[in-house]
Amino acid sequence: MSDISKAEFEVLDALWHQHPATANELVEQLNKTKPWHEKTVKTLLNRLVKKEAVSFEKQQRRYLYSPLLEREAYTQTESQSLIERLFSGRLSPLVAGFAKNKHLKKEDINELKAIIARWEKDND
Amino acid sequence: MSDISKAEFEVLDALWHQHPATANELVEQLNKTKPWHEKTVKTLLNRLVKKEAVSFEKQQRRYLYSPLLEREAYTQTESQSLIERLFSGRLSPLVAGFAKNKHLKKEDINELKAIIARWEKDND
DNA sequence: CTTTAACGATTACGAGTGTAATCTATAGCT
DNA sequence: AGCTATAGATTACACTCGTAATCGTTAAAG
Repeated sequence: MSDISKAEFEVLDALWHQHPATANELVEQLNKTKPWHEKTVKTLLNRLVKKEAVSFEKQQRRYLYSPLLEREAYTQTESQSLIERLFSGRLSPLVAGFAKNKHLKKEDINELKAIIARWEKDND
Repeated sequence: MSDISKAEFEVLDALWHQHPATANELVEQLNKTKPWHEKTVKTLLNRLVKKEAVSFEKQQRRYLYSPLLEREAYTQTESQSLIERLFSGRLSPLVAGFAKNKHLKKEDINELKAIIARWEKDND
């Protein structure tokens, strides 16, 4: 259950890209795109630890942080719950919305076809 | 910009299903699935009005509420922003996640095929 | 060894949220 | 006309979140 806030997610995302990592490495990484104060990032890390989404290991005085929650598990639950709330659990209305608003490119279509092909090979 | 909270969304959703509606009609509707106190629903309605997601019209002493925000616009922005955050804006990883976790049924596949077919007729 | 700089821990604080209770005005009953 | 039930408005209150500043401790520097 994702009680991971938006800001916390960004930190977690940085960790998914690079781990284990020290707080400062993460700050540096995050500061490439977000103007977050070091203290802010550390607060978020702490909250993630309390929420058991991140673990740490003492390295002398520094901590080395690692994600406990897997990215794929997280994205899966999040997408699932959005689709549940907005489309009663059906995937196609979401895709249809994208198609309608011109957010689908040929590349996306090809990828969807590939997913379908694979699904048909595996199942059925 | 969806500063519509989760609870507020439920009320809005009830309004999308039935509008215009009085507060009490909405309470009754919502109470079929959620144990929300009348006062709670009214608070949420008020907040939605302040956020300009819902309008109302005085009918003697009662108000008749209506959605200002369209469901499709809302779902579109929400899905878009989730896909932005989680998958850098690409749709297919989300679909792939569903396929992987067995959340895709033959029906979904057929609907996706239909969407693709339509897209190909329209574009390209 | 003592001072300092840099960790993580603790505390801060206003805005938003979930969940209502109380206040105020009035439509309707008597 | 006066009282009461009820609608919306206002207020409440604890918790989360974004965004840090301060505190206490210890490794490093002098």
